[in-house]
Amino acid sequence: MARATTSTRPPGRPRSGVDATVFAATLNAVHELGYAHATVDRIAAAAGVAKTTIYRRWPSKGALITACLVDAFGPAPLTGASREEIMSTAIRWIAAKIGEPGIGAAFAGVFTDAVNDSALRQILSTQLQDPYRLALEEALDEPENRVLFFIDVVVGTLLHRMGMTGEPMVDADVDALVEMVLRALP
Amino acid sequence: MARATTSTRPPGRPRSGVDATVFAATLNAVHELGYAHATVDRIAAAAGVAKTTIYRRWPSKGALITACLVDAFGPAPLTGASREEIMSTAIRWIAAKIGEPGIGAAFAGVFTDAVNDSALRQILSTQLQDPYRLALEEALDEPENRVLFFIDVVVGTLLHRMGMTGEPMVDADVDALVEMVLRALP
DNA sequence: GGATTACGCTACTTAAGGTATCGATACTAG
DNA sequence: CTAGTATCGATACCTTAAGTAGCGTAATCC
Repeated sequence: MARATTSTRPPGRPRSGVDATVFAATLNAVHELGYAHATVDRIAAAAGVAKTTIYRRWPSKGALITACLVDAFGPAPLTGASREEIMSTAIRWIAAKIGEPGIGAAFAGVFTDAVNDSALRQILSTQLQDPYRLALEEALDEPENRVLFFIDVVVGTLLHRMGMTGEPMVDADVDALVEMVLRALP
Repeated sequence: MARATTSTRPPGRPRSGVDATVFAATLNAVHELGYAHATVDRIAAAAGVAKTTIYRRWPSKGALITACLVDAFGPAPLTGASREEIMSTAIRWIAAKIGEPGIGAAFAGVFTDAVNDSALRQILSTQLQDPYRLALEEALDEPENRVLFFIDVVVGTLLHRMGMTGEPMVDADVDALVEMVLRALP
């Protein structure tokens, strides 16, 4: 998510493309070292910025990773002629995203970090989960608890395979996941 | 899993019921404080033992939590007249287990810890995952990749709901999960 | 009673998240 | 071109927590 470029920019030193550089370094570090070993010191060094610069922009490591994910995911493609097609497209889209280097591990790590960090849970909800959940509720015309169930099944399965076990999710498994969920969609 | 009580016990100070006490204190701490804040110092204090005693018995915090889970889960009830009944019983059993206080958070936490800790991943595989996977392959007469898919779906969904989001899994959701998986079982 | 083994205690090392301070730098406004 | 402003880099520091070392002590078997 690019920082808003206000036409009337306040004075002071520039922030130019630092966000993008830090995001790239973050995903790279998480991919190579895992969530725990991807320390803020390493990320800062890899991005060529000072650690203090990172903590000036994001309040915690978890918030940095979350912003990184929001930037990487972008808007969901909830398109399709039927509910089945919308669901199928959405599942394949998120499967591809979680399969990208670092995304799965970052996702799983930030979730675990958030379990007992209410501030981080707040950021995760408002910036990552709620937008997709609400968009899905509208696109599928399903109640909240049904959409939450489907999200838990899809995201949980993908994260357990790719973010935790570390194993890849082959195409056949994605196909099986899509078919299983579609059959549960009345 | 209780320590084997060999008839010919070596001399030295007793180990009596320390394992069980530590396990209870561990699950309690994880339940109340979460995986990260459930420090070994707190667990040791709650169990009434010294921290060094814990590290004499388990090589790391992750290994302690894993042993704790192995002890808590025990053998899986893979009984039933049909493959559907076996699968249904197994899903409801693991859903109930992961819903117990501390189990879900411990499970999710140790998985995330294991992502870049090969020693811990080894312990997890041999002591927790492989036994259940192999038993399921035999009970259901399904190939390894199919069983792995079902495990990822069921455990992933439950962990994402209860171990990460922290939300409870109501009976209706468990029913939906069972029905969905059974329909995918040929 | 003696050997053995685990225990409790204290102190320590190391890694990592996060903070404080301050001089330097790069931008905008006039 | 100067002045004001806000960020940056660097260094030093604090705190928590995992894990280790050493040593005296207590409980068990023979």
